[in-house]
Amino acid sequence: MVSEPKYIIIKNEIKQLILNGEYEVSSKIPSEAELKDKFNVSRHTIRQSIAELVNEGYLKKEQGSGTYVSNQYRLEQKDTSQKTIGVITTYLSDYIFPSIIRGIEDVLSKKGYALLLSSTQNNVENEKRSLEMMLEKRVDGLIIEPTKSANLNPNLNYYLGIQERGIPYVSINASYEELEAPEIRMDDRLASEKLTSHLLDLGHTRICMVTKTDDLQGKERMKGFVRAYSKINKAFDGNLMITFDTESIENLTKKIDRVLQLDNSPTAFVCYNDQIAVKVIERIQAIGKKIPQDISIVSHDNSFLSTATDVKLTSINHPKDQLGRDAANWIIQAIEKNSFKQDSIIYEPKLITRSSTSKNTEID
Amino acid sequence: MVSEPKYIIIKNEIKQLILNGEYEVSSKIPSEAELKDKFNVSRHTIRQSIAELVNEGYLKKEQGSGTYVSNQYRLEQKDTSQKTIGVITTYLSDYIFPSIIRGIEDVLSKKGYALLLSSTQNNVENEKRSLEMMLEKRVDGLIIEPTKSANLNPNLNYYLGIQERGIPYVSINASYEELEAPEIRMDDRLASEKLTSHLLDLGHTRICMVTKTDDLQGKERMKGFVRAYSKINKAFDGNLMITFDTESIENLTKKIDRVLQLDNSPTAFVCYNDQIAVKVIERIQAIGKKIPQDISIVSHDNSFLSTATDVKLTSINHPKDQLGRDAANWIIQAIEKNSFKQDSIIYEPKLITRSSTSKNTEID
DNA sequence: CTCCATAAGTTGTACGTACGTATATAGTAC
DNA sequence: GTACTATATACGTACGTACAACTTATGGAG
Repeated sequence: MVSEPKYIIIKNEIKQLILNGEYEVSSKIPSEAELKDKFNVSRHTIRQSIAELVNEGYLKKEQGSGTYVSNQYRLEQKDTSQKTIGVITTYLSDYIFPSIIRGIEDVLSKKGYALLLSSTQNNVENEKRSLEMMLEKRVDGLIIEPTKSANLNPNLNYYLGIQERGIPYVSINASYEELEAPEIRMDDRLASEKLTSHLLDLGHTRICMVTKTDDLQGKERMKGFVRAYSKINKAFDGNLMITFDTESIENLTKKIDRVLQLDNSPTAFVCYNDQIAVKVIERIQAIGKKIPQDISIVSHDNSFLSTATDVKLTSINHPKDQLGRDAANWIIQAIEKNSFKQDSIIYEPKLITRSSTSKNTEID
Repeated sequence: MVSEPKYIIIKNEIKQLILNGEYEVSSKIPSEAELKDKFNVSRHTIRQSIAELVNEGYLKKEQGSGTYVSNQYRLEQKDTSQKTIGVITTYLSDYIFPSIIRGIEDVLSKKGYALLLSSTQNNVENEKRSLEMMLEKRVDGLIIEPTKSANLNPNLNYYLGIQERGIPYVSINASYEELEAPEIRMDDRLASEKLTSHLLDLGHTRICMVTKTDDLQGKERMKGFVRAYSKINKAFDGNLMITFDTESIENLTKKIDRVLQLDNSPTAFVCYNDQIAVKVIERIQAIGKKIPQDISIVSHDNSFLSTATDVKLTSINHPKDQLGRDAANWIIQAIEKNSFKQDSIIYEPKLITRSSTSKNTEID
């Protein structure tokens, strides 16, 4: 029998030392130079031995520091090559989401990351499935737009599992209050406050708010509305608060119509977003009233819908594409610098004035 | 940023050659000596590169014989239940793409497949990166919207490599003529013929076609235009053919203006798609002409843009969401039934008549 | 035609040298 | 005591040489 090559003999000898505890877990083993002298071989041979042990998970090397006994037996072979980022949003094709996803994809692909995509249709069951899929695919980071962010989320344990595994993640547009996750979003409360104040400044007093109640954005936007009133020490009419959620959106038209037929119907609307605004515009025009002469209307997000119809909406900006880019860069930073506790990014809202608002002409 | 070490560069270069099929599965790659000369480095460096690829499972070495491309592409992940479908499109956020992607995602997630997404911006270099990424991530199927489908594609060898590995794939919207890949798309030629015939029926004779030349859809739509004329044995004016491509789209406005200022300016336009139609509408209105009284205009795709402006466009339907669903179901079928040679799906175009067309009022 | 020794080619082992880059530490200045 | 700097030390990259071990192709003997 031919004797085994030196580097195999040395490898086995070192392995023995590790296994019988001579080289303790997490401790530094002798340097390559020392081992070279000890075994009377070239450094190259030592490196060969150590390379195999590193590959098998017994050792870990740190440039400039030394070689250490690994504390985990081949825990997992970290796929060094291409990393994957998971992205979960409520919707994909609607509204501002394509721009957000595009921003994310653009940054990720330029940095050599793959993008695993999933949507929830704002349904927590789907969110669960998405999270399971992402975990199974072993994503290296997650960008999540929360589903039903205003409600208690039944998938919280999944998020905790993600944290436990050390997978960095960031919320966009909203976040779950129960988790202290970093978030990248618009300051929705201040945004709504600005919109409402704008209308109040124009002399409107009976302002109707139309907002969503099952996501945090809707709640925040409602809070902003309330705050604008309280800042000038006035109260708003509770009858002029229209709320809806993902499931009850079909009834929204009726609710709007009812408010428009009130004796003291509103002279202005603050809408949850441009999509809702378009709906409201349609109902206003259906009863023959004119915007902005009869009724003023404002909304959030400044999407393509803001200027798509004949009514050019006064709205609040939304970073969209930039938000996606920021989220992607955030998650890449978290992965590469291993820093999970990065800051949130909250965008400052800016009012974009168009022709959907005018002074209140009614006599008080 | 410091440049990467030689052995990493060489490693990646060899990996590419494997992924794009230049080094075929199970075939022998050049010897260390040959690679050494090819890359002009020492044999040691080559051995470093190859060692990593062997470790990652791309290569196998046999002493005395050579180094071979490993064929274990999908061996280890066979057990994992969750499969991944790669989707490569030219764009993500623009136009009809969000709907297509949504359709794909909806079907895939319901069937328990994961979706790996990438876009090319209609740039073949990006397409190459995307394909490499998909192969590295070991997707189980591919849905591809070809990039620059009218031109000879430099990434054909990647596609051949995909076929070799037995990964099913399907083209959407267009296809590469060099490959005999199944495709899911609109019958663009017939669509354009219908649009043009519609205008001819209305008495228009000087019709301007505005089309794209670097994708197959554009070429097909041009052919349909030509065929409509030839069916009634008439010739069209070559001066009224406006072409553009991804890179020259900035000059399009000028080209349109020039045609509009011709002595015998057109009385109707056939547009590549709604996006282009909106541009043409803007230029027509800029010179004070009215649609459809002065000039008629038709376009493809029936997107939200068809009805977004005050001009409601006569257009050709596009399945969008359904196309995405069909593509997803197609690829799932191919995987589960292991049948790669499924039929293509070609949608029949339907004319959707709105108010952007009227009879030619000019005297012949 | 078959068998087998040989040559040629390929990867494996092992040595050496030199310099680059990252980390830890001891010493210095403040 | 703190902050910075210089130095030593560790691993990383890259060049080179030589020969061993193994496989495959070749060509001649039978």
